[in-house]
Amino acid sequence: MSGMGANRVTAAGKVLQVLAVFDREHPSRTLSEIAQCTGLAVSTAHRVVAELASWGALERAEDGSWHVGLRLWEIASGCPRTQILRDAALPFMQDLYEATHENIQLAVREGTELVFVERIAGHRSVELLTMVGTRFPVASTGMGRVLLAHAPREFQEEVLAAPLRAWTPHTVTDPRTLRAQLDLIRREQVFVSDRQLSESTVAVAAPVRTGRAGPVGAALGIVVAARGAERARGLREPLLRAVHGISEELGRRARTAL
Amino acid sequence: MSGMGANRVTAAGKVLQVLAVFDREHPSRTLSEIAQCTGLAVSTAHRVVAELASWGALERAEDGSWHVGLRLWEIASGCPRTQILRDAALPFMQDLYEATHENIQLAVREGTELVFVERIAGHRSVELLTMVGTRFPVASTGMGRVLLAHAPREFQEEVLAAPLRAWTPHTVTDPRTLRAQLDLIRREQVFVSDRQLSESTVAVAAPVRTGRAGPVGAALGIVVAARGAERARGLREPLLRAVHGISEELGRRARTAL
DNA sequence: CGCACCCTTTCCGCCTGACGGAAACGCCCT
DNA sequence: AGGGCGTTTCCGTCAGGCGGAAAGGGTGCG
Repeated sequence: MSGMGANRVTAAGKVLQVLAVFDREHPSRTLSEIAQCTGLAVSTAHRVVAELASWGALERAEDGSWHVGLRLWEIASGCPRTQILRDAALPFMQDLYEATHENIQLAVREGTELVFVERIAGHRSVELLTMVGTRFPVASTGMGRVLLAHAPREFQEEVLAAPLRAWTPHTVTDPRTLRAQLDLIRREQVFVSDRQLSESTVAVAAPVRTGRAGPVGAALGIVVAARGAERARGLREPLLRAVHGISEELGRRARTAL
Repeated sequence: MSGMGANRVTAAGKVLQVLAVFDREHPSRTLSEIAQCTGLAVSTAHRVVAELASWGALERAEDGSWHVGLRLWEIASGCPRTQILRDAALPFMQDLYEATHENIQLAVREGTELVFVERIAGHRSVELLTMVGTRFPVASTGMGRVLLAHAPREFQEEVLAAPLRAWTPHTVTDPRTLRAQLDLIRREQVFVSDRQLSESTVAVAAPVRTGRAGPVGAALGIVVAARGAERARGLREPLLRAVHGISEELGRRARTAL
């Protein structure tokens, strides 16, 4: 029986299937887990894993389990989508952090999801469940809604049409309310999102324009403890200055790169 | 003739060959470049690239060239070697940055090379040629020498045996001098490296102990402008406090993870 | 305007090297 | 010792990858 016919998994596909089993919940896996998750035969999984390891794309822990290797991290860390953005944004994020000592987050949109690209946090910042490299539905977070508000219509409709998940009792799940929020975001630029993802946090978010054409390709956000929510108001101005700075910097780089 | 026989490139190998052509000097490549660099036939390269792209591991720019995709970045960003370290170190790096406003760098050793894992830099910090995700010979940088000093003998001998590259007129290339430096590092912990990689920078570096056994698995460094070199002295204490904090944090996490 | 060059994409027949079942190995726990 | 589980090795079969070649597309030059 083997692949059951219509599986359509090519050799390259197998490699990626194997790599894809490593995520934030499972940074480390055993061979049989990998075989199980991918549906590959153990012997096949074994060979693929061994090959990847010989390349440094996977590494083996003392206990025999596997995890993503430094070599793959190196290659992927050059990903322009994140690298260019990070580079331009970091100094501004630093300034913001220094002024606020809160979590400063940078994210991009990928389809109808949000991917966190960079985060600055210090000892005094609140603990967050969002980690760099993780995805969330755009509609679920303040930063995501900012991205959504500036995304092509088609995406907005797609997201508004789908049922929205309620993470907390305060999460906006009504499409009409959300649509109104998107309008508000387009008018005011900065958006304050109150306990949408977690009961204990409030986020302030603003759009970053990437490239000279000026499309909104990223969002910058500050996350504060919900009990200090009044802080959020005062963060609008500095946040706005930061996103302008980043957008300008990105524009300058794009121009000189031509 | 095709692969010339002794090529020994398996399917998984081809995928990695293709991915490996993307580095910091070439974040973006055309199909024919990829074929050229890997030695694959264009048609083969085309198929592999297309498959990778269908998975989101590669993405295509408007001009038709290819680059590493967000999906691959996501997977690789979970790499434990960097992720765990980053997580524990960032708050301390933030504090250091705030106290100094200089470049704060975090690196690990991979064989006889140094890989930069994280960096904090603000508007006021000096420009550096070292980027996150890039490699340097361990002997070339202050952070690298700290890692080398605490590495197994075999690596030290291997590095000392090889000819050392001089990046600036001040770069130490004499094995005897270097050996003396390694001794000094083991005694003093903090090491000041004077214009070894670039004429215009001085670095202060210290070892980070990863895991409970206490092996030195990373190094933390501060890079300042060479003209402000006297600053370096004053940075030893705060740097030392930071690496102690990070080491302790890593130890705590390793313990609770068991 | 058309030709020439280069890069990309598609097609296809040959044959290699990937596939997975099975058996051997090693480890831990009982 | 024995059983159970996860890993590693082996090997015969055959699907799917391979690359040469030709078509397609875009750009710049004569």
